[in-house]
Amino acid sequence: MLPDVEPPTPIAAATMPPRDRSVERVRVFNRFYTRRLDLLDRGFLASPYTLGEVRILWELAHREGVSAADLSRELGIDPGQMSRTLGRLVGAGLIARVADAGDARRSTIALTAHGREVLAPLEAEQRRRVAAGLRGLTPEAVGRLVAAMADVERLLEPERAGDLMIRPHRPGDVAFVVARQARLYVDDFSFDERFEELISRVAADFLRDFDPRREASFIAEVDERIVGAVFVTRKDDEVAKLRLLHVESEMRGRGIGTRLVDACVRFARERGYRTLTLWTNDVLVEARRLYERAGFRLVASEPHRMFGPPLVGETWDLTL
Amino acid sequence: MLPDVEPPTPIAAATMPPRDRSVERVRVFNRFYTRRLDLLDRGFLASPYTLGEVRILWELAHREGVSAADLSRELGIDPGQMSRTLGRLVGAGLIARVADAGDARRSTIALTAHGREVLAPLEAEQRRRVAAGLRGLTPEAVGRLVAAMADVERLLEPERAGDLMIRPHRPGDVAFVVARQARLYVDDFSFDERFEELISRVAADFLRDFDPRREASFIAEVDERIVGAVFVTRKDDEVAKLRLLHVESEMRGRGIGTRLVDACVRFARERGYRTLTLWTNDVLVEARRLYERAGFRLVASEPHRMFGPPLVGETWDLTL
DNA sequence: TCCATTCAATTGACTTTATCAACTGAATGG
DNA sequence: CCATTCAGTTGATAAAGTCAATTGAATGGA
Repeated sequence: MLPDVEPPTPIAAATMPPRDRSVERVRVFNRFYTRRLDLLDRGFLASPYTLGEVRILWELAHREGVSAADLSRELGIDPGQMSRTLGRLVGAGLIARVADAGDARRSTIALTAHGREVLAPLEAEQRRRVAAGLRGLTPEAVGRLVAAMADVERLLEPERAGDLMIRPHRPGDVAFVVARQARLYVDDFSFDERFEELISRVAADFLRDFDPRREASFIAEVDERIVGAVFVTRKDDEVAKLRLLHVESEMRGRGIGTRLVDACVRFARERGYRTLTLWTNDVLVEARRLYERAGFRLVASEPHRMFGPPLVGETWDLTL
Repeated sequence: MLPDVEPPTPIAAATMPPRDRSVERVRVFNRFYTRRLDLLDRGFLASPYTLGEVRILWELAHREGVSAADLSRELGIDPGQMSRTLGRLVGAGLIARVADAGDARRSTIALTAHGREVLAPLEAEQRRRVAAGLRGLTPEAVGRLVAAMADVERLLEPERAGDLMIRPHRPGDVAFVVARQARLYVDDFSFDERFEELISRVAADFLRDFDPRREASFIAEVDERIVGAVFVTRKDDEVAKLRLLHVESEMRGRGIGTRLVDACVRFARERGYRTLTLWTNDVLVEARRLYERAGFRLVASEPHRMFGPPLVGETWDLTL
């Protein structure tokens, strides 16, 4: 009998609309990462505990006051399954159930000292395996990997983002911020290369003339990833200029812009400036709202086509 | 009985050495992505086929000449397990075994037409789920997500990278390249902000003065991610200058640099220049090798400290 | 040419996981 | 106060995971 078989279909990425192509790329990544995770998880094979058990132990090691229902919800495990697995773990003396004070149905699960002892070497082995996977990479590449992973996390679940840090710029940061701004305004507002040129030059001048006593940079960082920035430059003894404010789109609406603008205002006031001024464009509505709320007043506006599409340039001032 | 329980340990990221901190960040990402993949895989719940079966079907749909052993190796499934699962799938008429011509032990597995029919709606459902996950993102954010995923893949497994494309720059690309160069030279060679300033200004001037008849940009792209670049600018009618060559570290040693330099040489020759010149520094040994192999000759060198650490600036010329 | 070795594929035995449904006893909210 | 919801358990059954053993076919030197 000659079996009735079919030839495989290649993924014809090039001919798809961009959205579909992205979906396909994400699926490729998912399969790729499924296998990597699979390899890592096999690290637990050496131990007498199963992956499911270890996942529960890990969860308990890093959280407090967890119930069986919490675990099954969060690890995506069937409650019945969970009940049996927990039973086994209790039997082995790795975990203990504590009756909930307020709710007689619930009981809180926690690791015992023995459970912690069992988990420690498993975690160490996991860490060794992850570290081995990073072995071939330069520190720079490891940094990029971590940054790329942080991007994936933040883009898929903005609420997972860690705490915001605001710090001065370090070498390389200014160029990074310029690149992000260029990308943002090109993609969202179709600004052309004249905008890219302008901010590249602003950056070069800032780097050349930077005077830390009279000027400042504020880089907003989340999980070691730059998510926004702003600069204050000296125009003259009386007037400081706020420049290059931006916040990554997925991090907007969490007060980062406000904190950056506030930092500028505080700095300008502290250093004895009388006015803080800035130039922006009407299409940047979110930024305008920030300025307005910080007390800036629109003092001039003129239509222009400096960057391709018709815009209205606006000067905003804040008297300090 | 008062159970002997232990309080959880927070991940004290801040106090760790950077390498360990990176390992910890990777582990956090792994757990995060494990859950996401888990959610996606539940998409197959509606069908009468199990995840293992679908994974096999998917693999068969996109590859040719696969044996049972190949599948169990690549999907990380026990050969015994695989044998039984394949048996079930053959029984259901989704796949067929074809005896291998050369090796009587082996048999090649392939999808039947029916198998393809069964898989199609499952794949469509998967795509719908992935697309739903991207729904909340702007196109710009989707682009960043895909780019970040491509970074993760390329950094972890450079050999997975797709085909190289070389194209002219588009708005935003020059600023991006400047940012990558600044980061690279700051991290690897401790260049200071004067380097960042210099290349920002070079970029601004390039964008302002760009003359497509006499000048060119070559952006190397893999999987829609910029992995290298180089520019050719006009110095005078006789002399063209090669500028800002760089290749991302994880993509080196695959001929990308050579192809970029070749593109420059070809362009300069085509446009009637007599000489192609460039300025670089002794520490950039990989780049120097590229220039040498392309026929450039070192014509001048002078020590300097323009960017912080002591360097030897070098001028290389190629007579066209 | 032969034979120990390796390899593809299967089978057996057994444990654990996955999934669905049913059930108990305890909160909860009109 | 009572229908409803919820935490947790138990039962049944199919599938997955794991380890060991087996068959028959290649393979690579001695």
